[in-house]
Parts: sequence; structure tokens; C-alpha cells
Amino acid sequence: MNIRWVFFIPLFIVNLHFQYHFKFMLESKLCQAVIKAVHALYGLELAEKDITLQKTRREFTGDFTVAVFPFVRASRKSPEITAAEIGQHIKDNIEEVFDFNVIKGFLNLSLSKIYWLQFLNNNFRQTDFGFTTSKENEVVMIEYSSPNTNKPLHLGHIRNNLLGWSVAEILKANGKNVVKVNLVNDRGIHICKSMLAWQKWGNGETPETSGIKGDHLAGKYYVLFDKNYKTEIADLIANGMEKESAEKQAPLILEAQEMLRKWEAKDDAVIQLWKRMNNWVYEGFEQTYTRMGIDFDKTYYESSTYLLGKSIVEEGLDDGKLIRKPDQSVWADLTEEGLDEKLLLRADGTSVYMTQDLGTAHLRYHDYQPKQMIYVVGNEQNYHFDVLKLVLKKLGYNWADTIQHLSYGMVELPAGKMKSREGTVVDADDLMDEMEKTAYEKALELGKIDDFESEDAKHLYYTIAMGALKYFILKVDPQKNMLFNPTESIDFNGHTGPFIQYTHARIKSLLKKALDEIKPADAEIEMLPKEKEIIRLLHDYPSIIKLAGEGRSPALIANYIYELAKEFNAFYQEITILKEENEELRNFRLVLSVFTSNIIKSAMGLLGIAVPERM
RNA sequence: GGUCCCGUAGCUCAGUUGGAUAGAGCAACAGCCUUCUAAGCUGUGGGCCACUGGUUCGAAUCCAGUCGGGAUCACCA
Repeated sequence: MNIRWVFFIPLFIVNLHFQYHFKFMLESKLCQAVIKAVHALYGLELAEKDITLQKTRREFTGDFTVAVFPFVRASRKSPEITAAEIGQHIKDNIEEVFDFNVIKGFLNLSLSKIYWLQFLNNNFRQTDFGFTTSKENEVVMIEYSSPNTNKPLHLGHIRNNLLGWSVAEILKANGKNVVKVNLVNDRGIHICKSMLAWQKWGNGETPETSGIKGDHLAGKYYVLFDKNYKTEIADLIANGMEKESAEKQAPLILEAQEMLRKWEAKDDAVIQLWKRMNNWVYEGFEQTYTRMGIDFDKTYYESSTYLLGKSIVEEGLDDGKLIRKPDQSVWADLTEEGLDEKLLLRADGTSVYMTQDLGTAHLRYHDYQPKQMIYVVGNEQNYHFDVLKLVLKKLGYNWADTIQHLSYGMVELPAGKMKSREGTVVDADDLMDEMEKTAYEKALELGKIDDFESEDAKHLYYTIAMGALKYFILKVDPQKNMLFNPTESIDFNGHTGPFIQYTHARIKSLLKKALDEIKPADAEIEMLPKEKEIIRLLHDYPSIIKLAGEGRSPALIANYIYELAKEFNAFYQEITILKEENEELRNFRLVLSVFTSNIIKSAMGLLGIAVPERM
């Protein structure tokens, strides 16, 4: 028992900084050890980059593995002998390395039990383990959601919102000073369509009188506009007009365009209607965001940035950086950069999408001077962002390079891509309703909520429904298109959010029953392979957070935490914890459990997924 | 047609800067609840990592080409 004191006294004076770098320090130390060994043995100079240090695969003995093939030219010996010599050198010089073995040209290093136990004991209670707690001064701005105010949010927005929010959390965990912003596309012809249809056929209907959520109500009139517009086009074509002219001359579209002109001229009645309907929509959005657990630090409105965009363009024109065509439209010539010319102002002086984005970027830059501006926008807009950056550079804004487009793949339905016009959208609110309903039915079926108060039960299946939905979306690499099949509802078993939530609830239940006061693990216990595997996974967490931050990929967190939960479940099933009679072993397993539950909670938190105490 | 992205088990997806015998889940089949929560665990079957060539000690991963799928090249946003 003296051993314990020798080992554990120094652990309590370790500071946070050291703990965060626990893993990185070790990996770096091992790399340095390899470099020194290779230099001492063969006189070869290497940098850390030249060393491939990786976790030892499960089927071999060891913790970290170095491939020595790159060094055999210098050693002039077989890979086996080279590895053995390097291994011996490291074992003799690095105290954490307890043993080594060589298979083919792979050198497997085993760390001492003491190292792993120190790691556990230092960190198992920390709820922010793996997080960078010191905050950088420079701002990283991230934009996501960016809805139009003429229709409710759909599945595509769900992926966007969840990604943006999660990436923001992951960046915070990496010590970034993050500002989350939304950009609301609140002006333009699409809004006028909803407004016009409501004016014509709405009979004064409001969210209150109809009981319809505001964003859905606006969407209803947008659809109604489109329906009647199509009828008009069909009538005109039946009367012998070409399709193209029919689309341009249908009375409804002309009326909508007239409304947009009035809006730009600040016509009082139109502005009043616009404000009224947009406010309905904002209330609707707010409910959806809240339910989704999404929030923003700042909201920008296109209606208040498009004028700035226009003035930027005018300025560029005066400086001779842009060109005006005979019809008075204004363009950026990007042919030197390998792209086309891009329209920035129409002949009638009104602005386009790009114009307002120039204004928005400018405004944001001057509001926060961010080091980076990340835009979470679908990959269908890759070209738009290439152009945006080039135009800004052309205009002489050297901060154009701070813009980074976080381009994510489309959510596809079995029939193909979602299209609002074709009515093949999956509505966000409907989907969440559906998920909750399924979660409720499952819980009922399994008898999970029998002894819950009704409010608690409701909260539980909300938590599980959102867990299933969010995990389903976030576990996929953002870059890739993903498939969502509405008829096969999202699973609650297997590689899913509820699986991980369940693992957490199980651990919490276990800890509630534990009568012991949990203390640092004893140095003399023997670890089983499954226990060791869990520790190794826990040890990975900080580097996963770092990778996820650099790659802007919540999927890395999602897949990591699944691995951990799976490993813990296998351990839980096979090995008794509370009923273990050896007190030190029981304590050690409880330490593992506490640490695992903390990391599950922390990692799921980065995905925006709550974990229940029981389920 | 130009540019960009993708192609891994029947389906949905993982696969760290190139490393050892390519992994999960779902679906199918077979087991495990008088013992810490069975939304769990264990096992079986299922693969020319689209194809061809190249780089190298080593390629699902890098390069070139071919074939498939998607996006984009709007005075829509």
C-alpha cells in the first residue's frame, strides 16, 4: 500500500494544462524517443512527421505501434532486427514504456500499467476532460441555418442546423472564441409571393385564428401562389402563348414583382404586411429552433445588408474594379481567374443574391473582425462561394480569405433530391413529431416509462427522439450526400443515438446503486483486456476533439462515442462491477464507469444530444 | 461540354497523416434475462474497397485514365 502513495501523491498537483495535453505529450514523447533511438543507432536524422505512430491493433499485444520500414535503409538490417533494436533503446530510455514486441516490421510498445492508472485517476472526475479551457481572443464566426421566410424548415435545414451548431460547440471545445450567426433571407420575390397570396385569398387568417404555426401559414400561401400561378400559365399556353412568355406574363407574377418594387420603395402598406407575416414566421422558426436545441448569438437580415452590398458594388464600379454594361447592369469580370463574368446589379439597379452576400460579409467583418468566417451551406453552392471570395478579393478586401465554406452533402430521399417545388420535402416539425411518436410507442412497448411521471415520460421520449434524429444525421461525414428513407423510420437500436443514451443511463443507474465512495484506482489491481481497451478509448478523446475541430466534423465525435459505448456495453455484460468482491477491483471498475459516463455526456453534448439519467 | 464531389457487405454508413488478416449497424439465422436496465450481449453467413494502370518495402487511402451517380456553370435564393 505504500506503492499507492508513491504513485499517487504527485497526481494531485498536476494542473489542467498538463491534463489536456496528456495524450499529446505521450505521443510526442514516444515520437521523440523513436527519433533519438534511430539517431543513436543508425545516425539518421528524422522529424516527428517521419514517424508513423498509431494505436496498436486489437489483435496484437501493445499500446502504440511504430512501422520501422522507413528506417531499414539506414540500419542496413532486416525490419525485424531494426525494430527490436529501436524497441530496446526506447524501453531502456522511456519509463512509461514497459515492454515491446516485434511482428514483421512493426514495433509494438506496451505502456506500463502505472501510466494508464495515472491517466485514469487524474481525469475520471473531470467533466471537461479533453477540452481546451483557455479561450483564444480572435473570433471564429460560423453561419448556419440561413432560412427563407416564405416557408417552414425542412430536413435539409435540419442537417444544416445540427452541423453548424455542433461544429460551433466542437470549436469551442478546442478553445476557439465562437460567434454563431444566422442570416435570414427575409426579402425578395419569394416573400412577395406568400404575401400576395395571403392578401388575395387569406381572408385575414392569422396563426391565432387558424391555429397554424406561423411559418407553416406563410408556407401554405406560398404553395397556394404557386398553384394558381401554374393554372394561369396553363391557361395562357392553352390560348396559344409560348411557355416562356406565359411564365413571364402571368398576372400573378407581374403582381408579385410589382409588390417587390413597392417593398423596395418602402410602400407603407406593403412594409406593414411584410413585417406582419415575417413576424409570424419568426415565431414559428423560434419554436422549431428551440425544439431542435439550436441557437444563435446574432442574427443578420438580408433586408438590412443588401443596401450595403449595393454600395460596395457602386464603390467598386467607381474604382474601375467592376464593369457596367450598356444596359446599365453591373458585372465582375472573373475571366482572368478562370471563371465567367458575374452579375452584381441588374439593369434596373436591383440586387441579386451575390450582392447581399457581399454586404453581409462586409458587415460581419466590421462587427467582429473574425479570424475565420465559416459558412455552413450545402455543396450546391460551392460555385457561389468561389465567386464570393474572388469578387471580394477583386474589390481589394484582403480579409476575403477568412471566408471558409463548410460545404456539406445533400439529404436525399429514395426518390432523389428533395425539391420544395415538387412537394418532396420532409418538413422539420413533422419529422420531429413523428420521431417523438415513435419514441413514445417504443418506450411504452418496452415498459420503459411505466414508473415515470407523465411529464418525465414526455421529456424522456423527446430526449430519445431528438437523440435518434440528431445522431442519425451527424454520424455521417458532412461532405457526403446522405440518404433518408421516410418510410423506414429512424432506428432506436444498434448504431444510434438511443444506444449511446442507454449506455449512459445504465451507468448512471449503476452508480446510484454503488454504496462505495469512489476513489482513485489502486496500483496493484490487474486489468482485463476489455478494461484496458476502454481506458485506451478514453485516452483518445482529446485527440478526437482536436481532429473533429480541424476537420469540422461532428461525425468523428459520433463514431468515436459509439465505439466507446459499444466497448463499455460488452464489458458491462461480461464483467460484474457492483458484485465484484475485491474492493479495489470494484472501485477500479466504478472509476472506469464514472469516466465513461462523463465522456459520453461530454461528447454527446458536442453533438447537441442530451443523455438521460435513466431510460 | 467545363469545374467540383461521391463510388467500401443486400441496405445505411465507419475506416486517423499510406501500414499488419478491410470494420460496424440494419436485415437473415442461432444463442443469452431467478445475478449491476435485454433500447443490451455473444455467435454464423455475407467483400475483385466501381474498373485499369502507376508511385512504394507496403494502396480502400496518393497519382493518371475509364465507367457509373450527384451538384454546379441563372438578371432564383
